[in-house]
Amino acid sequence: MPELPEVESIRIGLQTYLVGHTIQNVTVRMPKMLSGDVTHIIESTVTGVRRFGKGLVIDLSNNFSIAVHVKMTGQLIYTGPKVPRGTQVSKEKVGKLPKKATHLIFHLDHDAVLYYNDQRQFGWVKIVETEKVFELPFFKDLGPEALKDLTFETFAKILSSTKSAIKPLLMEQKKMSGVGNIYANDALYVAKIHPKRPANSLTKEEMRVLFDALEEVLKKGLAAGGSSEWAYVNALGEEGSYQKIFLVYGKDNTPCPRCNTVIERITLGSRGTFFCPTCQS
DNA sequence: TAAATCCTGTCA
DNA sequence: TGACAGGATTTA
Repeated sequence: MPELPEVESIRIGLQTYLVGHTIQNVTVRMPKMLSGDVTHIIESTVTGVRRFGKGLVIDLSNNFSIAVHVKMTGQLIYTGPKVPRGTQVSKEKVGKLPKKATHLIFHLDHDAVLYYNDQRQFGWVKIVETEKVFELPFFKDLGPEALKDLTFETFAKILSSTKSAIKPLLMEQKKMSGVGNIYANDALYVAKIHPKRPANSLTKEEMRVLFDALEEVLKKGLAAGGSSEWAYVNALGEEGSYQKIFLVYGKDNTPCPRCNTVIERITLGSRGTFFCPTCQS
C-alpha cells in the first residue's frame, strides 16, 4: 500500500518526466474518479509535482493543480519521451496500457501520456485552483510529515497526549503524515515496542528509539524505491523492492529474524498488525 | 472509539 | 463462492 516512500518515488518520476509537458486532452473513462472541471487543465503545462504525506499535487502553468491520492491501488504511469535521458519507456515494464483499471488518460504533447489506474477505485483525482489545494479535506488537516517537519519534540508530544495504541496512532495522518501499515509495523519491530502499547506509556527513551526506527525504515523504503507487495509501481510502471526486506509486515507464521519466535498477526484498529511476541513488549 | 463504507482480485 | 484486505472518511 503506497505510503511516504512509494508516493515520493512516484513524485520523483513525475517531476523528472512530466514537467514541461502540456495537457492536450483528457479521456475520462470513469467519471467518479475525477472531480473538478477538466476544461481548466486543457492546454496547461506541468510546472512541478509536490507531495504532502501520501498526497500528490501536480501543479500547472495556469494556477490550477491536479491533486491525487492513490490510496491502495492507484497508479500514475507516464509513457513517452524520457526527457532527461532521451530514451523511450520500456513497454515490458509498463505493460499494456490502457488496461481495465485505467480510469483517466491525460494526453500530453510529444506523444506522451499519463495514465491513472486504480483497481479498487479507492483513490481520487481532483482538479482545483493551486491556492485552494490546502482547502481540500485530506490536505487541510494533514499533520507534520515524517522525515521532514516532524521533530522529536512534536512526536513525543503527540504520543504523550493519548493512551490509544501506538501502532494505529502512527498511521493517523492528522497527527503525523506519511506513515501507513507497512512502515508502522516494521518501525515498531525495529524499536522492539509492542503495537498495542498505549502511546503515553512509552518512556522518553522508547519514544526516541521509535522515532529513529521510523526514520530508518522510511529511508530504507525510499532507497528500495518503495514496496510492491500490492499494486504499487512508480511513475514509469516499475516495481520497488522493499517487499523483499519486510521485517514483520506480512510475515506471520515465519520466524523472527532476531529470536526465531514465530511472528504473530493480530487485528488492531481493523488493520493487519504483525509483531514478534518475544522481542516486542 | 468503533464500525461501516467504498471496491475487486485473491485465496481458501 | 464467500470471506478478506485496506486508507481515509463517514456514521453510530
